[in-house]
Amino acid sequence: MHFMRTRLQKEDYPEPKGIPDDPRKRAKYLAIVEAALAAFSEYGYHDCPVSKIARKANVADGTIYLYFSNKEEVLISVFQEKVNRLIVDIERLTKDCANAWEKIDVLVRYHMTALGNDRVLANFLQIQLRQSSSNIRIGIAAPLKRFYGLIEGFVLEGQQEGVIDSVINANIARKLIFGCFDEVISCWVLSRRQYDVTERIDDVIYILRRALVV
Amino acid sequence: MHFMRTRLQKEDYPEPKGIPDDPRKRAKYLAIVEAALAAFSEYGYHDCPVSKIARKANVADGTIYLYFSNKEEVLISVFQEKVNRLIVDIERLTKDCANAWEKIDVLVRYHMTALGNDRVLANFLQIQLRQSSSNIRIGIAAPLKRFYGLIEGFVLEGQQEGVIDSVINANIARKLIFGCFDEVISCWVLSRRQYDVTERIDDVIYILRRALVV
DNA sequence: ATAAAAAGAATGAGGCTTCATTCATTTTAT
DNA sequence: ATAAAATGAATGAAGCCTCATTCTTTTTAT
Repeated sequence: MHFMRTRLQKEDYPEPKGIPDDPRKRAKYLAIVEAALAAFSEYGYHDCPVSKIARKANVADGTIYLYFSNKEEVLISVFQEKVNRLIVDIERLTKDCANAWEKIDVLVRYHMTALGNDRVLANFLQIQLRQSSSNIRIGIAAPLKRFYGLIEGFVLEGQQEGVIDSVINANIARKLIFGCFDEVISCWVLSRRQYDVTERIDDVIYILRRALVV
Repeated sequence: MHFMRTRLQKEDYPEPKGIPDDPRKRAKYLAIVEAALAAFSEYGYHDCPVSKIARKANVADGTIYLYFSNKEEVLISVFQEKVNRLIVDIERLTKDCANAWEKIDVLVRYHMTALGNDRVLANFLQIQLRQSSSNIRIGIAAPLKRFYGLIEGFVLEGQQEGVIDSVINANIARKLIFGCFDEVISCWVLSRRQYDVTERIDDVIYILRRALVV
């Protein structure tokens, strides 16, 4: 066997290389991740040759393959780095909220602000990431589930506290919340008009509060 | 010069071929559209060679290019056919609703039922279509805007009637509604578990009603 | 009505290009 | 001096699209 330009078979799918321990290597790993974020965001996953990532990272094409087993793994790693960061931040920020609705409020505000102030990240997460083959979907499933779980957990908490209507299906509530800010951000990223999404945050919060809070 | 395998330049981007008038041709055009829907849905846009579409349509590869200028145009045409159909149906069904909330109710139920009973269509609209290059996004913009406009129009109507809270930003309401059922359907299509999304419709309606109705 | 001619539609092999990945060689660090 | 890391030119699989040719339908002429 030689090339695997074709869809990789499940059996011979290479092990992820993972994040290096050595801090020297870790720095280069992160440089490639950042370069890939920018390159994917600029060209789109399918129209972004690995050489463009290498160039942005000031690295040779082959070097990419010392840190990642293939292009898909680069995309997956970018997602993992960025979403894990979001989750950690949100968990920290919601630690000392008075109630679960406030946690949802903080989550929505933080998420929309983070993406609203970073078009490149927003474009990557909202648009490029979704150009995914099934391998990629499998790779991003775990962190995405954690993010979903965070939201749904807040809803359940709110229902136990009596802050959120308990007739509501918590899973549907999660999808409403996520679907709503996701749609708002996607439209913003795709829009030609240059406006500030963060100015829409209060409107989003208002409508979500109506939907959820008792 | 000979071939233009390269990305097409804006200047020489070919005119869309459009829907043929001759009913004989129209039948073949539609056959290709249906085959493409199935093929894109099965393989994913980027992993679906034109030859697979041709095979499903019982047509030679070259024949595709008598009806469409390129692969992107095939995808765009599938979207146009399907969304226009949805819009027409919804407009008809909402003609004699008592009020605007009822129209939204009908829209959500009809949309979720249509996709919930057609995994192939759902997979195409929710997943494959989003693997789009910017050319494709431009191609699908018009029908998508009409669909968005339909929803937003109902919201505005409801606010004038006093059925829907007028403090709400109608554009955000549109994004809430669309984002919510979109997320519900996407999760269903991507889920390994085989469940019936149409059973979630009442939950979606309940939460949307809370969000919108006075 | 029948045959010949013209027009039009369909075919599908293969040219040509792109780009993910490899690996022989060079550079760097210890 | 040796090993580890990095390089980037070379590879070759994949697939979009073209076009010379064949098949089908329509028109025209007798």
